[in-house]
Amino acid sequence: MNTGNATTAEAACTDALPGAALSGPVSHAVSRVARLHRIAAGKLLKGLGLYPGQELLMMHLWDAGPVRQSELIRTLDLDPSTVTKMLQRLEQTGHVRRRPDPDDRRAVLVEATDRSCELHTAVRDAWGSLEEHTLAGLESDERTELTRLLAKVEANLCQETEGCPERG
Amino acid sequence: MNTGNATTAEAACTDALPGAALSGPVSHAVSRVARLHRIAAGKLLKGLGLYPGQELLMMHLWDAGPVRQSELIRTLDLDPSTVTKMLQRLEQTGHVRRRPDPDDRRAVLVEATDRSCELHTAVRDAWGSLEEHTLAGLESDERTELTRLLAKVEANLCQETEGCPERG
DNA sequence: CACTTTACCTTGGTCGGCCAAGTAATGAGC
DNA sequence: GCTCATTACTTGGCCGACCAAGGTAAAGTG
Repeated sequence: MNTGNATTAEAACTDALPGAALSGPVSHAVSRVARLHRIAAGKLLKGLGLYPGQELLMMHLWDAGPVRQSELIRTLDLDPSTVTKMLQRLEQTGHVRRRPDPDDRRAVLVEATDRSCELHTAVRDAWGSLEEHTLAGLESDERTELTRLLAKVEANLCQETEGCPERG
Repeated sequence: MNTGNATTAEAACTDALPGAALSGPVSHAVSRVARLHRIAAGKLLKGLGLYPGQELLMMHLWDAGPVRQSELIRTLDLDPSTVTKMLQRLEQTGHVRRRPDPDDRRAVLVEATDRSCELHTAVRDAWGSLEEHTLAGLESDERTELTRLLAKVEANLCQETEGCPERG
């Protein structure tokens, strides 16, 4: 549509703003912010030898110690196959060790390697710096409000999506 | 959890909340919300034969008519290779047509096929419904505030990331 | 006009992420 | 004990998204 001719008033209007931003401004913003945020995380993690997404897994491992893969899946709320593949890569890069659970021969126990633990504080710092970068210029009450609103949105999207952890 | 020993006070603390949520609550929320949002979009788009991400490209095509691939790249603010591959798939599924730009033999002109235009309103509706689902239970002023805060965050992340379109 | 730089796009590889389908072990009901 | 459903994880396939590197054509420069 609008195949070149700008006879309609709409044309001039939709010129500046993509149509998606009109149908769903927040949806549009969410995807853009998420992408930029991921890129920013990637840059910070690059020097640490991690890819965005992996740091969340590792952080849980550092905090919780050896856990079953199923718990990782529940906590990170990811598809089982996603976690499997992430762990295969993390194992190959030496960040993670896996061994069979003696109590349940189906299950796999996962733990962070000693070597990876050296990254612990660096990753935490990276996330802190990312958070600061993300929220730069926002007042304290704005940050609180944003957190609150995002939580509400998350709850909305959890609805019916089913499969997200119920948290008190 | 906590490898058995719960000698530190922290241990009890980090039990309920993942460490990532503590180092960066908003960062954590952003990635979670984005993922859930994408899944929700995927479900709505599935019946339309589109994958999440493709709808943004198509919406721009429907609004703007035939455009150069480079303009799509700029507008969507994606990596060129990403757009190339998306277009190859969209072409194969018959949503898009590509032809060389007569004015510039390097460039490629992209346009939505007639068949795809039938999806136009359906996609728009899907996005509207997604937006409503996302923002359910939020008052009008809360929505405004969320939009404003997300825009601020986006601007922050654009900073230094460089490569995002400068919009007035 | 030749030469260099820049712009446009493609290819190949890697990751996170999903779904669908499959294997294997546990647990519940009979 | 035997069947059957559930749980735990893996494999393969696909998509969005990135980067790095390459090829071709246009524009800038001498």
